Amino acid sequence: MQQKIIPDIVIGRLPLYYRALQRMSSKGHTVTSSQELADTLGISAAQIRKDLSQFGEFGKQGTGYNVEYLADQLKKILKIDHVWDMVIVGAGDVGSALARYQGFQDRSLRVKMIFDSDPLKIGKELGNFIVKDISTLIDEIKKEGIKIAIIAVPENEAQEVTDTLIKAGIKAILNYAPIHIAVPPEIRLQCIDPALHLQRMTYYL
Amino acid sequence: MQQKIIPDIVIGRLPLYYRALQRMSSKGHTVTSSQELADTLGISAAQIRKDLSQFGEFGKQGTGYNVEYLADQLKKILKIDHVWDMVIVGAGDVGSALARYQGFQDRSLRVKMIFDSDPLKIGKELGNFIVKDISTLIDEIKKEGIKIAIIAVPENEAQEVTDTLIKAGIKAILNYAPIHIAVPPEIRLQCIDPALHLQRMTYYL
DNA sequence: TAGATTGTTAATCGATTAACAATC
DNA sequence: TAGATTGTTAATCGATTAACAATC
Repeated sequence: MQQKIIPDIVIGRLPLYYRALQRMSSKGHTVTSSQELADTLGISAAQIRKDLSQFGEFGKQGTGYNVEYLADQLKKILKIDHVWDMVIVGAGDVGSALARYQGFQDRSLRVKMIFDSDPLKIGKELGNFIVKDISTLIDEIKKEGIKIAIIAVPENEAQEVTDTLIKAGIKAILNYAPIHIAVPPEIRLQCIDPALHLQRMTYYL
Repeated sequence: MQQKIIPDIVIGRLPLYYRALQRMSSKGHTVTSSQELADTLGISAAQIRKDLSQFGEFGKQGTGYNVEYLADQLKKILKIDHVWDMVIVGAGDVGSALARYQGFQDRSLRVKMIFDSDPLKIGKELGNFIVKDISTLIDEIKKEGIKIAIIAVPENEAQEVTDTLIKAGIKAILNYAPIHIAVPPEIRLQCIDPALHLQRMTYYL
């Protein structure tokens, strides 16, 4: 049985929908519509309905969507109906901010360990963690079976760290180093580089 | 004279090209080709040539592109041939990490001031800055004529801060609060939400 | 010159939107 | 029932790719 391939651009919008639904839920809203979601997200209602319809029928004509139900379905689709443990590599400013970040709670994500190569940082307390020696990275990740990593090391170390993470069994990487890193096709990769976002806007100023 | 409208998706790739060229330049490479750029960026060579051709002819047949020259042209196109001052709003972990971030140097971006509303934070040192009172935000931004802001406040304050920034004359916003904020169409907006990127990858795990 | 690579066109591919029957 | 809103189809729109003449 051939599974339908969903465009990645659709997958990329689902977390956006989920975030909006979580917010509606926390405000006590019980039902919504593609139009209301469209208004709060700046996406067209038709697109939202089309995206959702790739996965099933979650709404009722005339009524719209039940917020809790749709959020629950999206959780299952995105596989965030359970918590994912993550490791952070790099305990500099960015890694430290991420280790203490409150925004992963309630979103099925949890930092489990943080690593650095700097002897001055190893063993130090950081948020609820003790910074671990990067030389133990492969063993620790394998032991816990962790699949997601966040890279927050200087750009000249990013590729080497990436290769090590993949050896350890990491399947998804969020890269904060401002450099393009190469990964095999089966590894998921997302990048965050604030300067890139900012330079995209200066064009219009 | 009607100026050609360049698709935003093309503008979004230019900083990527610029980043790669800066890196080549720092490694001492003097010439490159659309194919080499394609290989280092994971974008097709045809697309890179097409994107660049929207703005002029920067290469030579048979030879490729002069790294310095192309980087220079991109700087002008993106308007990053001069440094842009920015303000950060929110001196929590994220704002602090951004205030100390070294990655803005050499990329024509500079943090100029950081604001918070918490009396415990106002007046404190943070990197090279003294955290300013958010109530002075409009005056300070207007005085300096700053156009770019980074929002790093809790999600329940993000929209209010946004509205204030726009009143102060801010034209481009990078939002770290995990919420969709509304802005008028003439204001540029980019958002960074690590959980969104991570939830986009769990689908595939 | 021969080989390489650009800039550009036309073809392809994919994503978005508009519209509406179905139905709650 | 009447009004509202879904799920889906077909049409439109836009982006990517392949290919090649031009030319360094």
